[in-house]
Amino acid sequence: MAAQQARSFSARQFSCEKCPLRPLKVFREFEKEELAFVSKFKKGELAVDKGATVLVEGNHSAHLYTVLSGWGFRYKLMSDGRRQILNYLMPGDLIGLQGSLMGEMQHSVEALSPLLLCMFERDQLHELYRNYPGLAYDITWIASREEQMLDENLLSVGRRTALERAAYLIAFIGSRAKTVGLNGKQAIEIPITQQHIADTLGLSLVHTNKTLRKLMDRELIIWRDGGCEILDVDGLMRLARWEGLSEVLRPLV
Amino acid sequence: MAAQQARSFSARQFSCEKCPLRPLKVFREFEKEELAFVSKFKKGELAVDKGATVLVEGNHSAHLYTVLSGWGFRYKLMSDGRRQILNYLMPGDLIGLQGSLMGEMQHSVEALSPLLLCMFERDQLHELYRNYPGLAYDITWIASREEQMLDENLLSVGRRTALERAAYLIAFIGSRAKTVGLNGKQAIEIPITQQHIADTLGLSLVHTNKTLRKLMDRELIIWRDGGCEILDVDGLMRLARWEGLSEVLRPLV
DNA sequence: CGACAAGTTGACGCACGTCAAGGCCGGTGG
DNA sequence: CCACCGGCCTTGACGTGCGTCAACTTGTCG
Repeated sequence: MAAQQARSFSARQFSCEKCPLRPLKVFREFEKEELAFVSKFKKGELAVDKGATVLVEGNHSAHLYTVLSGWGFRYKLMSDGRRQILNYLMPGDLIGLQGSLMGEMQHSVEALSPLLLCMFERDQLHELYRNYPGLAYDITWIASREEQMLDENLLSVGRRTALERAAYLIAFIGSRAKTVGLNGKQAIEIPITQQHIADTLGLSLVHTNKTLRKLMDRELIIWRDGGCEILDVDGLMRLARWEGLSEVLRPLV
Repeated sequence: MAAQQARSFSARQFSCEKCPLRPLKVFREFEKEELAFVSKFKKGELAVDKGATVLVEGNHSAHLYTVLSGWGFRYKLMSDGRRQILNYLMPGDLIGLQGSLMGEMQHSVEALSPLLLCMFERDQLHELYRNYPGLAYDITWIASREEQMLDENLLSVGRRTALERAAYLIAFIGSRAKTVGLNGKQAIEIPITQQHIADTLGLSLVHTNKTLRKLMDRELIIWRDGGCEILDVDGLMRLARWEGLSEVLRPLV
């Protein structure tokens, strides 16, 4: 429970025009004006330590963030401590939209690795909607994509067996990571503990461990020093009966 | 598996200005201009029979709908027939936003009762974003609310026991129904079968039945002729450790 | 050196799933 | 009119997937 709040704020080091993410081919091109506005919209960067909490359920956040680099996750807690991880966050993902729109966060966000965030001010969201309909559309698009991922996660937790669930989750994270170029040197390594997986799948830690072992025995993944490496994405997808991500151009705000 | 496609299209019978939903106090007031645009945006009404399929996973839908009256649900199927119900739809809810934004529907929608829908054309969504930022904001808001509901459902399926899950689900549906004035004569009756509940909770039909019996024995609900009536919402919420819906003004498109 | 976080493994129990049978009811056709 | 059927709910018996408990390992950091 070392829920540190370690953060550090800094002025921008990455200008939006030279955003390291934007060249990725998953992201759609922006108009010059849009880019200029986003650049103005951006108020700075926030560096968050691994394991630190970015946003807390119940709080009102004045900010909206985009992940510039690193991994994180969204989760909810029950009063007796049960935790459900809702989704993972990686570069290009938006954080805190719910809070910005509806006032109060209904989930928390924690960093899985050192996390670098672009910070935006909630108040300017209205200006964005007023003057940049294309960006507004993009934000809705992003919200809709999150919903789509949640749908699939819900299907998984509700209807897949433990083995299928684990296979799905790892294939899912791996696929997402790949689209944003997170493959270290060929293979993708996911900075996650088995406890995280358990809390995502709705399983106990022990049973998660035994399930992952089966995946390892089948040579679909290997687990090593606090992370997971995928050996055979297609095998995982077949096992989980999962079709994969739809490959479409995404907006990046 | 009588997945009929029974629908009937008709010109509008309800003008947006006299929308029976809008007077409800959960919905925020609209500007005159917004209302005028929505009215122009609306292309007619669609009546769907109970049990009929409104939208099918994998299809490209040219339309966007708002529920005017009746109940429905969103769900996903796996290739071997396992079904996961994702959420329920009631008056004021938007249908088909994912399809309109991202091209392809990733879930299906079915009517639980006779359903009356307002129909909008996807192509005009861009115009809406260009000229009515307030409405655009509202649509994002609605998408965000859906995400919030999914978060809670995921927590439920992942981390609550069968009894808690059932209690949560019924309290959740009942609360939502109440905010849109769906209480028949005092009590709320939910037009749903136990199979639906099972497919929502990620449980088997048999175990769902036994779980509901426990709720009945505790006098929290009663089950009758193809529906569920809530006796004690607070009791259900306490049992599920659920805080309830946040009570905020919603937009209605 | 101890302390702690993360992973591993076996033993055992329970909350679920599965199978099977039957009841109730409305609809349909003889 | 009854006979039959299919949808929905109900209940018991039994099996199993997963949870819980507990002990041990390994690596890391002080």
